[in-house]
Amino acid sequence: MGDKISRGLLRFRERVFKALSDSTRLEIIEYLKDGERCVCEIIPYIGKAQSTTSKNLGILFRAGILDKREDGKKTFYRIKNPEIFLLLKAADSLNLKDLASASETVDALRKAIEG
Amino acid sequence: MGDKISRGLLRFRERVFKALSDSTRLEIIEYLKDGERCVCEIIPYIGKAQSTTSKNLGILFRAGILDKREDGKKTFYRIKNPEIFLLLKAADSLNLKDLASASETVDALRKAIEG
DNA sequence: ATTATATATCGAGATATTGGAATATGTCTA
DNA sequence: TAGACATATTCCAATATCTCGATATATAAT
Repeated sequence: MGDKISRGLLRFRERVFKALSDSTRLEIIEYLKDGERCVCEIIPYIGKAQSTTSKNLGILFRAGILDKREDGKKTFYRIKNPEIFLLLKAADSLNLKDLASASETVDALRKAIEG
Repeated sequence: MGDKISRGLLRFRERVFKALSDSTRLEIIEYLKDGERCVCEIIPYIGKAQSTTSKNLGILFRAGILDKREDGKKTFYRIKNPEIFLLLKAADSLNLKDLASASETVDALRKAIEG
């Protein structure tokens, strides 16, 4: 207790969260849930300019979230580490807990009023 | 398979990750690990301007990551939901080179999140 | 009431990020 | 080799973000 967290870990976390803090990139990650896809599939799915999608793929790749494989003129991206989905789930659970505690509050109020 | 993830969930994730994608804010979260602290303690710990720290606290509060309590002229902030630490752990685990200990972390996370 | 203290908010400058058009690079095919 | 295709990179404008100093607001103390 009391020791400051290392600058390095802090910066690592920052890089990961920054890579995830864009809905276009989050959508790419969701799209790759079922396996690798070539850029030519990702572009129309995402519906933004080719350069935009390519750039976002590069950001996810450099953040260590995606892996890529080149085959001829195509490039296939895939989730590098499925733990990323646990991370997303953990984020979602922050939302669920909010709702849960909100409904607990509502229940408590109801009891207080009716009971 | 194939259904697009909802825009709302995407935006929720984006907001959470955006709030976490700054090392000053990540450091604040670490500092609050052991319990609530008043702003007057957080400011010197972080070592940035008072307005900067106040603004970052506001961002974490509005993102639903921190809670606050006012007592006289002091304001105390605390972690709203300890699940945030699972989220941080999940991020860290992306970094782990040792697959064995990584999968331990994954197991622990899975239990914590799903169980 | 006046002053000191604690925190939040406003405004500005520096920097970063986003997305798209244009261009570059690399690879296949005829 | 020329041309078509797939992807990455460069350049730029718009927007967002970070930090700070100054100011505002609220509470406590004298």
